[in-house]
Order: sequence, then structure tokens, then C-alpha cells
Amino acid sequence: MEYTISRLAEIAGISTRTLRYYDEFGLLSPARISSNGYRIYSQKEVDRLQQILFYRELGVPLDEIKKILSSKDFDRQAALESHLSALRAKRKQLDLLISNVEKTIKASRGEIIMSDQEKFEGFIQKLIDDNERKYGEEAREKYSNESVDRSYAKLKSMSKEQYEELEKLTAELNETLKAAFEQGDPGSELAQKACELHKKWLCYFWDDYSKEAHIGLAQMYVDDPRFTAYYDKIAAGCAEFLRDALLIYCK
Amino acid sequence: MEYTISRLAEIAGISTRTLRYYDEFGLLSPARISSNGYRIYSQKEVDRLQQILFYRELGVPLDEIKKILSSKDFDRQAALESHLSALRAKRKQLDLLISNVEKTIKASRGEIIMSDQEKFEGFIQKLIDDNERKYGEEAREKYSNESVDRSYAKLKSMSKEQYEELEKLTAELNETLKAAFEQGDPGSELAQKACELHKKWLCYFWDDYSKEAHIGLAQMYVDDPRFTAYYDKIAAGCAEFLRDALLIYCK
DNA sequence: TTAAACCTTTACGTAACGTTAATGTCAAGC
DNA sequence: GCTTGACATTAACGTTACGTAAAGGTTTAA
Repeated sequence: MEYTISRLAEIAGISTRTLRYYDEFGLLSPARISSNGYRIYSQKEVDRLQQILFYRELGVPLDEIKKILSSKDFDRQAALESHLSALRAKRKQLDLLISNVEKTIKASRGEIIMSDQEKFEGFIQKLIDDNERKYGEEAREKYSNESVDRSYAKLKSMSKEQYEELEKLTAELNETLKAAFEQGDPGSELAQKACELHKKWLCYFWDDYSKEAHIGLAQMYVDDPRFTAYYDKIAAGCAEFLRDALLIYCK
Repeated sequence: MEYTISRLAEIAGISTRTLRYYDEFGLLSPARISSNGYRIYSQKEVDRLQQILFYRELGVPLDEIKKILSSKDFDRQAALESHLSALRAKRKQLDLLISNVEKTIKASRGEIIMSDQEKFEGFIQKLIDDNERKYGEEAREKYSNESVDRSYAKLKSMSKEQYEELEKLTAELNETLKAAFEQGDPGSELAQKACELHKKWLCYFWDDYSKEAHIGLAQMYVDDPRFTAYYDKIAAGCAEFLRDALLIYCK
């Protein structure tokens, strides 16, 4: 079955402008261009557009969607499973919001007391997104999309409390790393503790921890200036120190 | 309790940039500016920000949020009730999406057959938004925000099938109106049928129909060039004809 | 005193389209 | 064949809601 641009736009519930933009962007090309210059879409494009819209619904930026779908490792089945997981997480967040409104209604009637923090329960999307973008994006580029999509779903389902725990863990990791760095020995007890904390930190993002992935990431910290910059904010040379410590830890 | 900008941003899960933007935009001003020039927010601002974030979560553009919250008719309790209603509607849409993924997974395994239309079930947000914007926005300006917010929630909860029914009804209304207009008599049976259809059409948007609201809207069709343009696409003079017919219908 | 964290304003840039204009193509009706 | 409306194209400007960076002032703790 073939579609012109408006037919496809109509069934998908989007504008023709969007489809043209996606073509221009290289995200979704038509199957062919007919003799009159019109875009013609087929079954394959329908399925690809569906995937795009799922990712879009989950807030994934278009350039990332493009990367994911273009990867030779892309697995449709796995992607669908991860959409399911992410959508369920999103529903949980929505339930938090619904619960928040219900509580706010009660508070406004004087039936309960609500803290200012509670009033924003469920509105942590941006913080989560930002955090994922800071840490997850780089990982996504290095590892299979399937794994990263599952990680994304996992992060999305974090409660605010878990998120705060992650923040604490991050702070503790950075402190420990700094102290170990000042000692100067990647094999020291303190350095190995930092590595343990780093592993724990990673398990907030990764479903399946593996030593080789950990080492690979550590090497990336040194190779990629953005990561180097992040750790070298703690102290200059800290990214390399962490890599050296992790080489020992993961042996 | 008072907050500096970063404290408020933190508990709300948004950026300080967002708060500054909202200040500049006139959406959320601080309670006061301290002697050192810093923005200081209080309880009232906390509650207002919560409202803003609920509307934002529901996809309401900032300028509309501003209008709603600035209206002297704004009723916090009613707004919270409408957020609840809208969030529940949004949850329903999310359920549709989840169901869609589940079905797509089965289809990809060859367990079921799925039409191309079904593959986009739940992705009708944009169409609904556009439709609401086209028809609902004008009504919002004229009638109480409470009523419109409920209408918004009602439209949001429409299934795709209901939406298609609405499209059919719109087409039928336009045809009938055209035929009646060609007859030239606002009191004719056909013209009164068009009015009946128009009422039916409105009840997709309005919880509470009233004759005076209907007449008011009809007058607006003539007064506002955007509405006049819409109906005069059917035939020049059609907006006035519809008003005249409705004046008779609503008597 | 110093440094880090926090605050301000200003200003440029961005993502993902929406809207408009100009023009070509197709199909149905006269 | 002609006309008209629907559908298609490309190009280009505009929009919304911030993100990011720069420059500089204020507060706090060591």
C-alpha cells in the first residue's frame, strides 16, 4: 500500500510540513519520488514513522531518533519492548501528577497539609531529562541502543526519592574520587572505593553491568573532552586517574 | 516561607532561566525584589507556579496560561478540578499508546494483523490540539475559563472514533448550511436543521449548552473576521445567514 | 582576604516545526 | 478544451520556550 504525503500525514495525525521536515532532515525519506515529483511512502515508511512517533512521544530529540534508527544494530522488536517499558514509566509519572492534583485539591479545602515540595511531585521531568542527557547521551553513542533504551526507561521510572539518592551518591563519588586523587595511588583502598561507588552510580543507568563496559566507559572519559572536562572539574587529571583506578578495579 | 530563585527552581524541578523567563513574560513575578536586587518568591508564587506547571504539562501555551491565571474570574479550585479531569484524559490517551505498542509487538510476531491506521492509535494529540485551537480558543476568550477548561478536558478525552464522528458532523453541517443559504430563508426547515446540527456540533465542546451562549457565539461569527472568514468560505454572507438562522432557532 | 556559590542582565542560538508565498499537477465538471 | 479546487512542490521567514554564555555584583564560609 502506498501513500501520498497528505494521506500518510492524516493517518499518523501529523502535518505534511512535519513529513517534509523529516525528509529534509534525513529522518524519514519517502519510498520513491513519482514522475510528477510527489513523495510516495510505503509500508516500510509507515512502520518507521510509527517508531519515530513513539520516540517523539517519549521526548527523544529528533537527531537522536535519527541516530538510533540508522544504527545497523537497530532491532525493531527490542525497540518496541523499550517503548512499552518507557510508556509504562511515563504513566507512572502521570499517576504521580494525578495524585498530586488530588492532594492539592484536598489541601486547598484544608483537609490535609501539603509541603511546597509535595506540590511539585511528578514535575521532575526536566530534571530527569537533563540528567539523562548529560550522562546517558554519551553512553548511548557507545553502546547498543537496546541497552540504552532500557536504561532510559529505568531512569524515567525513578521516583523523586531515588533521584535524590542518586544525587547523594554522585556527591559522595566525587568527594571520594577527589580524596583518592589527592593520595595519588589508583590502587589505594580509597580509589577502589571510588570505583565501587562509580559502579553503583552506573547501575542507576545500566540494567546489565559488565566489567568490559565499565572499562570502555572509563576510557571514554579520557578520550572524550566533554567527559574529561566533567571529571577534571574535580581536579585536573582526575579523569585519567579514574580510568587507571578502574583498570585495576575491573581486573 | 520565602525562596530565592534557585531554591524555588530546585523544588519545582525547573531551571532558573525558566523562572526569569516567566518573570520577564509577566507570567510569574517574584513577591518582591530584595535590597541586593534578588528575586524573592513566597507562598502565593509557589501555588501559582504549581498551576503554571499543571497547565504546561497539559500542553497549554504560556500566553494562554497567562490569560487564564490573570483573569479576574480565575478560580483555583475549579482549575484544580479541571487539571484532574485533563490529566485523567491524558492518561487515557497514554493507555491507548501502551495498547498500541502491545498490539504492534504482537503484530511483529505475526500473532495479529494490524492496519496502518491502528499503528497510529493514540498519536492524535496534534490533531486534537489543532482542532481545539481553531475552535476552542475563540470560545475561551468569550466564556469563563472554568467552562472552557472543562471543554478542553472533554475534547482531550475523545477517542479517534468520536473525532471522526465530529469530522462527519462538521461536513454535514457545512453542506446543510450551504444548501439552506442557497434557499435564502433563515427560517426555513433546512436552515433550522443546520442550527440543530450546529448545536450538536457545539456540544462536542460545551458541557453546558445554553441558548444565550449560542446566540452570543453566532454574533461573534459575524463580529470576528476570523470566524466570518471560516463560514464565508462556504459562501459569502454565510456567517450572517447562520447568525440570522440561530436568532430564530434560539427564540 | 579569597574563592566559591549565588544573583543579576543581556544577548545570541536552538529545536521543531507553523505559516505564507509562488508555482506545478491532477481530476472532475461544464 | 477550459476552469476550478484539491493536492503537490520548494523556499523562506517566524514562533515558542527556553539553553547557553558572558560580564559583573553579592553573599558566605574558610
